[in-house]
Amino acid sequence: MLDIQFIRDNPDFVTEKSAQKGYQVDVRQLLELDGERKTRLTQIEELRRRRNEQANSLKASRPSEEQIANGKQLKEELAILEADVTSIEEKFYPLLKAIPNMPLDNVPLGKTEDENVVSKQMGDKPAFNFTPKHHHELAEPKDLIDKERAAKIAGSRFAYLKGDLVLLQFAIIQFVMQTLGDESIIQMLITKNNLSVSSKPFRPILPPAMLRTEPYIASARLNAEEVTYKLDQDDLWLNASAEHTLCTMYWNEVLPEDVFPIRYIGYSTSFRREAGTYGKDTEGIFRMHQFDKLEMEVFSTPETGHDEHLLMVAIQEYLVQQIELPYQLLQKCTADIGKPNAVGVDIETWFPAQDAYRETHTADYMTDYQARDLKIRIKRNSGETELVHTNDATAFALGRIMAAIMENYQTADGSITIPAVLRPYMGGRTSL
RNA sequence: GGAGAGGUGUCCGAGUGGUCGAAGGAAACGGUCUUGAAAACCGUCGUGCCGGCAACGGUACCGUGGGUUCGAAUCCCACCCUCUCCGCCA
Repeated sequence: MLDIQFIRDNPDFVTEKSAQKGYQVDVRQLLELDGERKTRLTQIEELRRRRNEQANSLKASRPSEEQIANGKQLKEELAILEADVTSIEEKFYPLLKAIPNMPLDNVPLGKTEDENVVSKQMGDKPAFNFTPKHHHELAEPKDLIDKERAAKIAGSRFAYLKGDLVLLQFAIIQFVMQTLGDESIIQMLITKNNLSVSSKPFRPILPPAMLRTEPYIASARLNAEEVTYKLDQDDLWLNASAEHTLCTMYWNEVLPEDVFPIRYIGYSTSFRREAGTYGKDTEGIFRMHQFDKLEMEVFSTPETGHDEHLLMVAIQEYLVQQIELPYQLLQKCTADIGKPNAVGVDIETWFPAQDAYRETHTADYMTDYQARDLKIRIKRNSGETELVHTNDATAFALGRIMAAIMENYQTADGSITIPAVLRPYMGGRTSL
């Protein structure tokens, strides 16, 4: 959530920036409730002071009848005021939490995702002297994907991935772990992009795939039950991305300054109900209820947070370039970046059969918005504590990137060339 | 699933209902000593909120939420979590 003090100091700014993101927030009412709450709390603290004063003066001696009566009186007055505060807070906190993070100044203004700005296009689209097939058409004759049997067992938007496609997935995982674990590559990207951040490599991590309601809400990443799977029996949700169990990892912790930046490359299966997407992307493995994803998560000091974001975008581009897929970089507009985001950047990869760039990557920079509710703080060497900044970014969503590889690397005979960087992880083979 | 133990500050750990924001230790930070470092010694050392330019003052926080009491880390109730043993199972 946003800092209430910041909202008090900049009510118009908060209203305006929220509106830019499509959030109509009632800052006036929030501040009114804030004022009432503060007034009551001041009164409560005064009564408590008097209560404590009497209790401390008594020490081990017996209280007099008068003191007991006085204490009871204070208790009654307190009860009334405390009930007031409770009912105020029932309205206050939902309003506060409804306020999104403020977009940074360089985020393009926009009312819908159509106003996202393409800032860069890279790579040559493959030229085919035949009509390129969709990835599911390529996978079918090779028996790489079986959705019919999966539907029988689990329903629509599930698949059995088979054979070479499985080997390809593991090759990509190996390639990413190798790349992000290589300090010289991180350093090269830092130098190339003129960033002021550590060259510390990313540490591989396998997080839990489920999490409890309380940390999930605190992460500001829990979407409604329509889109996230809930296991009622156990107060657990299935994560919709590894980032959900990674960003919550240091929940309620204070960490020494020296450990930053904390960089993870996580691998997890992700689950999404995909409500409201009926009929969209029904073919192949582009949009599934279950897919595997490699996700970067970084906790940093505030002063390096934005450069960490830029580093992650650079890494994303580097990975896609290494696989040699054409892509474009999208600066997401105010309406399209997530609620906790200060900035959001997407990579859209070229899908020749769809004749379109489609989203394969996202990079999110949350400043301290996520950390405030998660209570993840830095203990500075000077002794001060402050909130960390969080970043997350896709390394590869495996289903989608394999779909992109299949379509871009297809040949006239229906075989699929394996991208050069992945061949060492596939026994040197050159095609599927 | 059955039985038991426990959740206290950055960490470990003590805590008879009143003098407890909380002993003691470690870590960290500052200093003395030293050619330098270590050791030793001295000092500082939780977080949020409210007020204040500040010094500081007030208040809350001992898993969470209720309750008892003039007064709760300490007593009662419910819940959550962790650990150990047994059972089951990768």
